[in-house]
Amino acid sequence: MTAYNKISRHLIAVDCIIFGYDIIEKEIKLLLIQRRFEPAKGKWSLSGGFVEESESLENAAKRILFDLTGLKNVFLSQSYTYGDVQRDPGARVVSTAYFSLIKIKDINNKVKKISHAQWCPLSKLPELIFDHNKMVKDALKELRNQVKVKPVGFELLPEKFTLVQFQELYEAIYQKPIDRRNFRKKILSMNILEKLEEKEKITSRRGAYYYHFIPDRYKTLRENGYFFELDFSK
Amino acid sequence: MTAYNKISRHLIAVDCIIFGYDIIEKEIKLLLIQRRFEPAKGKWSLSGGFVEESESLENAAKRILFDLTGLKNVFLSQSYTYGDVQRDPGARVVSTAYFSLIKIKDINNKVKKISHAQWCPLSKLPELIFDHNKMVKDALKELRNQVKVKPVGFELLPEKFTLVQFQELYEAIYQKPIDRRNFRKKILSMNILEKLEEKEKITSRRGAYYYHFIPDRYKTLRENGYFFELDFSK
DNA sequence: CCAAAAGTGTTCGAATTACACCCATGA
DNA sequence: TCATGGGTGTAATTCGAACACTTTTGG
Repeated sequence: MTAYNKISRHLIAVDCIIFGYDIIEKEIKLLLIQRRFEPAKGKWSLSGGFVEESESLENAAKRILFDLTGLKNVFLSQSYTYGDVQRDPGARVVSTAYFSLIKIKDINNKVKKISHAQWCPLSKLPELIFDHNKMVKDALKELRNQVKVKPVGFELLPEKFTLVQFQELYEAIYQKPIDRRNFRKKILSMNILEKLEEKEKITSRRGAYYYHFIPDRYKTLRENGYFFELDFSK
Repeated sequence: MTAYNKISRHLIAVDCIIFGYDIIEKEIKLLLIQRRFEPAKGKWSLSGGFVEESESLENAAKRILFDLTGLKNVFLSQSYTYGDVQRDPGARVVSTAYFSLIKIKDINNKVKKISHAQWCPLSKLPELIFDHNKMVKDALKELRNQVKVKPVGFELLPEKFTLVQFQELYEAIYQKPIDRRNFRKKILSMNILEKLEEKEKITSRRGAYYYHFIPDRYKTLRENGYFFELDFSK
């Protein structure tokens, strides 16, 4: 037997900040749910759940994500663990937040069928329960950081997309306009994109070429990061 | 009553990665302890402990740090939460790691009296229990990231220090040589340092001027960050 | 006077930014 | 033919990297 007796045990939750990108409305959206139990029943919140005895934190996050969206193998990244005693008025719950990136289209039909779930634009976030607004804020900061270092766009865009759409995604993430020529120059110089024959002809008469990610190159960059360190190296 | 019944409860630990800088040996060191209980009794580990019913994660970390070092108000930053089921062979324990920066001198005498605690150079880390080596690795990465954005040196250096010493700290953190002129140019341009009249005359005949942090300026930069974003801003 | 460490500027190349006009097409 | 959005290049600037000699002083 171990020395781990008589020690406080705690409820551990995992909350998922689920980001999606709406390519039409050019907005980052968050998948929210309406709580079906007390405390705070009826209020909007992140999708979360308790960690079970024999599952890792990460698996708990995957389970919660799967239960809501039916998706597996989605991008998932731990952001922060919230441990204030009073953060959940119902009980002392420590919660680890994970953020994930998914393509809205992948689950649009499913979400529409779930009456208590809804995509909500970042700009119109309602008040969420507990410290969930803070979680979103922190995760967004984290997302912005990761975007700088990893070619994260892949997770949020459809299979093929135009450079204009790609740029709009970045503008949505940073909430800032970006110079078109500079953006293209930079992105194309990374050699992660391949131009396709096909054009997107919905938004303009002229049409814009579709691109897609080059999987190999994309994976390499994902793993190694693609901006180089800014430090005093020699 | 809430709906929080019948849900698994878990042991939650906090582990502290305590970094110190040895200005003489020019090395980052880690404060390690030798475990006094099973499992893994006698092996080296980070300083950790269980989170109690009515303390926040952060307060748990502060408590653990205080018990070991007697210090309060030290730099403390959450790094990551480790939640694999098997990470601690004794029991299922979820552990949140915090890293802290302290001046070795502040607690040198105290540490010497604690037989089971020891400063260990990063370069000579022994095998630690459980996933503690990974925790150190992650925390070091985090430290390197933070150093880029925050003037963290203050926490690790004595009240007054020379520019050479300041540079040596950065070299120790990055494990890379840095060009002296470029380093000075950059650091001085931040206006966080004030040159003192006094010189350090131990390591050279000529002597090197002491500097110290300008508290106001330092605080501002700590809070706002001092490298500006590298992004597609306009 | 000399060994040893402190201190100091300039040049070069790369990367980022700013900026404006032509192109293709369907209606 | 024209309105709409797509596509393209260049010049100016900034920033980081490389680099070597002079100064000080105790022994």
